[in-house]
Amino acid sequence: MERFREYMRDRNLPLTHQREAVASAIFYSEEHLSVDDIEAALRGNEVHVGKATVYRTLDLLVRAGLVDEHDFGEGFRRFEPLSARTHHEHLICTSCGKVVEFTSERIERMKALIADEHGFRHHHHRLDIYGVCGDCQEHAVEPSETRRSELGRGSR
Amino acid sequence: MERFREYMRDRNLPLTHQREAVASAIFYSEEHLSVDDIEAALRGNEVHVGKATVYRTLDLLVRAGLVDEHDFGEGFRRFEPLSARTHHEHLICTSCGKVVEFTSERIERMKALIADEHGFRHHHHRLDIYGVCGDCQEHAVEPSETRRSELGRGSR
DNA sequence: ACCGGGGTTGAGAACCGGTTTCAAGCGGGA
DNA sequence: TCCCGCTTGAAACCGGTTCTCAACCCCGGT
Repeated sequence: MERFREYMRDRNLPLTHQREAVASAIFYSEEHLSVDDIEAALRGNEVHVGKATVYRTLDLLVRAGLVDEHDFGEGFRRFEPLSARTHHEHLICTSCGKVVEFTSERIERMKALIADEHGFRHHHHRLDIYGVCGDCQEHAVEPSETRRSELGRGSR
Repeated sequence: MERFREYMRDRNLPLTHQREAVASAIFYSEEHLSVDDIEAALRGNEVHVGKATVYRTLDLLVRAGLVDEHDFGEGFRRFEPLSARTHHEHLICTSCGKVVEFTSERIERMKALIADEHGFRHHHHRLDIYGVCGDCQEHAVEPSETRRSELGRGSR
């Protein structure tokens, strides 16, 4: 949050109430928030924030490198604070939608190596593993196909 | 292509001209095609194929396991034939959009291991590495920022 | 404090992949 | 060849995201 204020100050960008509201909504959450989630969290707040501004501020935060943007194939994006935490990957349950985060030093090293091999200057990457979590494997009736059409298609 | 006919025959699904046209457009391409690309490739063909049918046939092909679906964050999907080729990962140039494919046995093993560790029954995964390719690093004027907004946004 | 102007905001409209609808048209077994 | 059920196409629809533009606010200069 302080890093956000600093970023804005550095480039002489106005620090409006709306921007602070959106930024704090994200920074004080550990979840992967959708735009709907953010709007809901802001509702009832004394500062009203329009949808357009939420999107614009998210853009700003992503460009600032303070927020990370994800697409879990639900048809809309999710955002999470990048704070001081290191980069991590996602394990997504195709049955219940649960998202588990993990990190792997070996993967970090490997992706750098691979980028190098192909002459790429590495920038960022995304590794998402889809499967069925332990809970769903128990009380499940072969959900993989069913859920796939909900997740994959669905779209806009 | 023959695998497609076989698949349709096996489950008594009508093999229409439209379906053959869409399938061959994909199977005879080495690219990652967007729906626009496919429609363009089909234009001028004697068999006219509507947009809805292109989507429906793609769905069919994906479910059949003959075509793979990708989202490179451009705001729309791309498709590629899965033929007999093994699963592979993507290296995407954020400057010119070029996509390089690669495979890594180590990554395959690692993702299975990681899914196991978290009690997930592994299904599929996606690893995309974003960076700047060799060509773009030469005649480049720090394109990362510019291109990001072109690639990343677009969406819906 | 006050001013002024350039960046920001909000409501709604526009946009755009993608999906659904439904009447008309085919495929292919009998 | 007949017929039924699945498929097709055009257009309407959907929902997330972006654009528009007049009103508004942040903030440096005074």
